[in-house]
Amino acid sequence: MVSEERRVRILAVAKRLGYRPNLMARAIQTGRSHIIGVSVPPIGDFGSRMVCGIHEVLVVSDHLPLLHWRTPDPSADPERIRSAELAVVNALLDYRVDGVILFPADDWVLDLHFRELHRRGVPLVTVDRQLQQVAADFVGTDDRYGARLAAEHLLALGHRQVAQLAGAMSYGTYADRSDAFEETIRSAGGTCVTLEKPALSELAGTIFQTNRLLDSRPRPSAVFLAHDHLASGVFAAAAARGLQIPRDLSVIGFADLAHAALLHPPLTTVRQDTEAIGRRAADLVLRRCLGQEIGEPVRLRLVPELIVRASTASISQGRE
Amino acid sequence: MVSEERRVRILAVAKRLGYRPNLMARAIQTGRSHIIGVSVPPIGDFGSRMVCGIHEVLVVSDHLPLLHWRTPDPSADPERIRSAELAVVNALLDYRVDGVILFPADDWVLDLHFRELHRRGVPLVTVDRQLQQVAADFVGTDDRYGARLAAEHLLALGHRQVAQLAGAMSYGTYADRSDAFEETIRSAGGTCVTLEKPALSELAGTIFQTNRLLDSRPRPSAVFLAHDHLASGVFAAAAARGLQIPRDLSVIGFADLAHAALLHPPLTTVRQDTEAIGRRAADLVLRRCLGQEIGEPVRLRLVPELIVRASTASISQGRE
DNA sequence: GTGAAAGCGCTAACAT
DNA sequence: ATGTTAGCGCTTTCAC
Repeated sequence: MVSEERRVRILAVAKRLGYRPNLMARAIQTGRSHIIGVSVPPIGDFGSRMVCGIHEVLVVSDHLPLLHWRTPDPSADPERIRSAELAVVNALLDYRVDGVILFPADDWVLDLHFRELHRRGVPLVTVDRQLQQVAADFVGTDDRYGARLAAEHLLALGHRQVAQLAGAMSYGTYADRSDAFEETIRSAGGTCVTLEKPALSELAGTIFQTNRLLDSRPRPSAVFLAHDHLASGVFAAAAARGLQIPRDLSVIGFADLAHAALLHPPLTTVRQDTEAIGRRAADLVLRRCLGQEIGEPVRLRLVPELIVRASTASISQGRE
Repeated sequence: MVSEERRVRILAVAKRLGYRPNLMARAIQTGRSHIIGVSVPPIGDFGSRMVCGIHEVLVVSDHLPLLHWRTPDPSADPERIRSAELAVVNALLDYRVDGVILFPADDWVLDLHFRELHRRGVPLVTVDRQLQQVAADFVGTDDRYGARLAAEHLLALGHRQVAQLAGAMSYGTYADRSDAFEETIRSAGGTCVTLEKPALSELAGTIFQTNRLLDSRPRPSAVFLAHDHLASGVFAAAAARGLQIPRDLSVIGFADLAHAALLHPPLTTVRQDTEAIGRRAADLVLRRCLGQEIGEPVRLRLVPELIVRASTASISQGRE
């Protein structure tokens, strides 16, 4: 140990000279950059809050997020998208990040895709999408539980003939929601017609599918949406044929985006705590960096919460 | 020059071995980390889009944003907040970022606050808030022009007795909006009563001030909001006294947040292109890094755009 | 054109 | 307890 007096004096001089350690130089030596690569586009409610959660945890642990995400590629060729994603991860690696938090483009990348990460011993945590074939940690939402919440809410209101507008089944997230919802409805003796929404967030597509849903006989008294985003389209389609929400049709979403509460009527939905997902992901990646949390990939699914608003109502009111 | 054949062979071997240059090591040598420190919280519509714009430009120029913002401090002591901000900038500096993009906490920091940046020759670009006493580049919105746009819109609709709910005048942004709005109204022969909103985004405070505005005689037929955020409160206050928008009161905002279009009625507002602000800021900081763009601090104010929706209407309809 | 050597700012492993 | 040295992975300079 150095003597206390010396220590103080040195520190004083250092400050007077305006000395600041060069973390790059330190990183090169210690092999720890204290930088975490974050490939989560801070777009919309979802990504923003995730990034905030990540930042919050990293900062208190003396780390910083280096942001880099795939620039959206209209050519929906999955192979191109994947290789773009790989390029992003590798770029992050070039900066010698200690770990990577990734919101993957899809669920079906192969493990060897991330060979470079493994070779370097850099931990990978994916958020929201769980990679099937990759040995990586994962933090997301308990989609099955959330869908069950939605189904039970509808059942409790007396709905038996229901429908759902599902997301692309190629994403585990949407498959889980759809599956668990249908199962819950069925096992309570209800019927559920499921339609898949081709590409998310296309208003026209949503309206088209909603119309098909509303044409099925008997007409469903409630509809579960794979994502809040779809609500505007569903509301529009319902309004177009003079159906009132929730009197003629109950609608329940998933996510609880900021705009859900602003819709007319405000949307009942299943709330994901996105910020918490970010926090847990950061936590995990940090723990892996410290060499704790060894062994099998961790799969964390945070419990969502039912937020009842005005877009769902008891079936007894009026019709049927 | 190396011979072409050798070059190709070397590169091939490098790839086979999975060689990736260590950018940290390179940075330490060249003095360029190719990292830009970004202190813009990606929160809400505003920060998110700004960060996206920044990212977009940085990436194509082979740079990456290192994110680090001040964690919001409820103790509104300006001195504490400033020193927290300084700490953030210094932390960024420790990573040897090539430049800094900052969304400042307030407009009144002194130049010596950023001494460390100057000493190191690290360029600073502030967004949205222009630091009065600091020799830094700035990219923001032409607030005066935007406010004039709003005023002229109202005037064109026939409004002469108008009001505004202004933001805290300690921010240049809000002072400019308020001032230019009032001036435009006045010089057209109208009258304008101005009330300052104590702390932004407090619903109760907004409602209270709106009530005061609506109590003034003659009652204003239109109100200009320093920020879209205030709209919910104003709408609520108007509804509470049975006033219909826009029939009894026209409302115009500033920003064009995503929720503006979702309000009932949809909010007429002045749109800032936040993403473009981010892009220009990144552009500027990059140029400074290259040593171009020498000399006086650049002050860029992007031209906003009037978005007419349903919350404003001609005064001729009905009253007065 | 190519190889060797110095050095960037630091840490870690040694001596003293 | 303190001082010295080697070396992290790169770029730059200067011989060859």
